[in-house]
Amino acid sequence: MKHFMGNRSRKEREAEALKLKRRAEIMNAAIFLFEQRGIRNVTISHIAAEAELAKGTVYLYFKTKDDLLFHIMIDLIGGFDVAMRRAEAANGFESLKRLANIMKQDYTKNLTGKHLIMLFNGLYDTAYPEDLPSAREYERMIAAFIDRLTAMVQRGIDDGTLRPELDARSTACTLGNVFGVLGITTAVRRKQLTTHQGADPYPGYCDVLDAFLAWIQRR
Amino acid sequence: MKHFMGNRSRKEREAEALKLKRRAEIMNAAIFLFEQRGIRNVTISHIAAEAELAKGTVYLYFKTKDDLLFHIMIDLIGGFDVAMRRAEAANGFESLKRLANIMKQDYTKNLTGKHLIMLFNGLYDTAYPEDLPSAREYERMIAAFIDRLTAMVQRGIDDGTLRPELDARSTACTLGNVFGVLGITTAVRRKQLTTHQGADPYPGYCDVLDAFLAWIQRR
DNA sequence: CCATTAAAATGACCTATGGTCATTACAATG
DNA sequence: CATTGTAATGACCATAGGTCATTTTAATGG
Repeated sequence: MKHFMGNRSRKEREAEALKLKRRAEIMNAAIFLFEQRGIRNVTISHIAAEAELAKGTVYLYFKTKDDLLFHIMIDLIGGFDVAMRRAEAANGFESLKRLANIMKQDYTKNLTGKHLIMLFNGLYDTAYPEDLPSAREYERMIAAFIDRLTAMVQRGIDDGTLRPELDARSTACTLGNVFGVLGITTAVRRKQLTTHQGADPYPGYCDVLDAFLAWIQRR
Repeated sequence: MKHFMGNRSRKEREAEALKLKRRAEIMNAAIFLFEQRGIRNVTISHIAAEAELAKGTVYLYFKTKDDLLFHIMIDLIGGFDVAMRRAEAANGFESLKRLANIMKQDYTKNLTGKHLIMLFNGLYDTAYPEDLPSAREYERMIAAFIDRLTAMVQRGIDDGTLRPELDARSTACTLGNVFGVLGITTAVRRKQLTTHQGADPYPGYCDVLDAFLAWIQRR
């Protein structure tokens, strides 16, 4: 087995595993509290208490509160990549359609945690903090997501299932916005408002997706 | 003149006018700084200094920093109402189309201040603060905006310019999302990214609007 | 011109929270 | 059992939101 684990000793490996476990515990505590009370109302001390650690310990694993947030976001964005791989189909348009369906399911079922992206986004008005590696990493992942989407759209243009005059990149950006921002806000609103009202006053997310897909499909 | 001003004396009126002027000065100072440095990085002391007042004075005019934010937002949302009145046209679909055009212009030209709505939105994850009248007022205005949009859609359904099977309210909500959230994020992204890159990597907002309008139009 | 008074403005002060770091607890090893 | 390196701690600091007793200002009346 040893050779699979690189050239580190058992002790080193166990130590590393424990570290990762602590990290995960802190992140889970944070997610739990953020969803329960809202990011603004959760302090590092709360998170530490929830994870049964001292405040200082949290700072051993995350540089700052922002750093913790960004790492949570990075994990969530990772789910987008998985979705894109699952969506690959016979042609460009079909792939996009499948991706849209996966996203829909994600937003309605597995909302837990995902809507944080939106909220989080709002915390950074003009720019993400400089000198924070996790922030750079997050930006890279967003860019990579858009790149993959662009490739998917380009494929559709090339294979004739999407309108030929489309600009692949701008179309992908729009799709990304619809998936990310609009989808999440809709889901959040729905979650908020259906709790203290009978109806579902903020549906409509799916409509936009359908509309946009129909719009870019070759006629 | 006196009878136009209600039954208050000249002194009372002047005092009131001065108060409103101070309020406006504080709000303008805040908007200026928020856009320059981002909401998170601006303190009440900064705002007070910018308005050439002491910190405590700001709190004479606004309960809390949140209160100040909400009042700024209320003013901005007010612009939506004006747009809707200007948009009224021969039929439902044409009204929506005109509204869309007005919004587009607003976002590209008069972006200053407007993109704060989005950022602001993100600050409040689960719910707006309780016991803050301006927060309630803001919610009311959002609801009123959606109501007006709903009426506009309903009109289109009734006069046969929109698809009859549409649900007026959910369609209006979607439009509201596209106008508000998606439009602003797109504009912000564009503003951010075009500064340090040649191209416009985040266009596409107009596409979504066009797509959705085409989608709901009666064929 | 000064005394009075009501309102506006002030900034020292309080509290809470993000973040630091010297110290302690712990677990493995020889 | 002593040593040692690492994880964990919580007292401590700096800063920002928010309060309030005090001061400043300006209008009024004698």
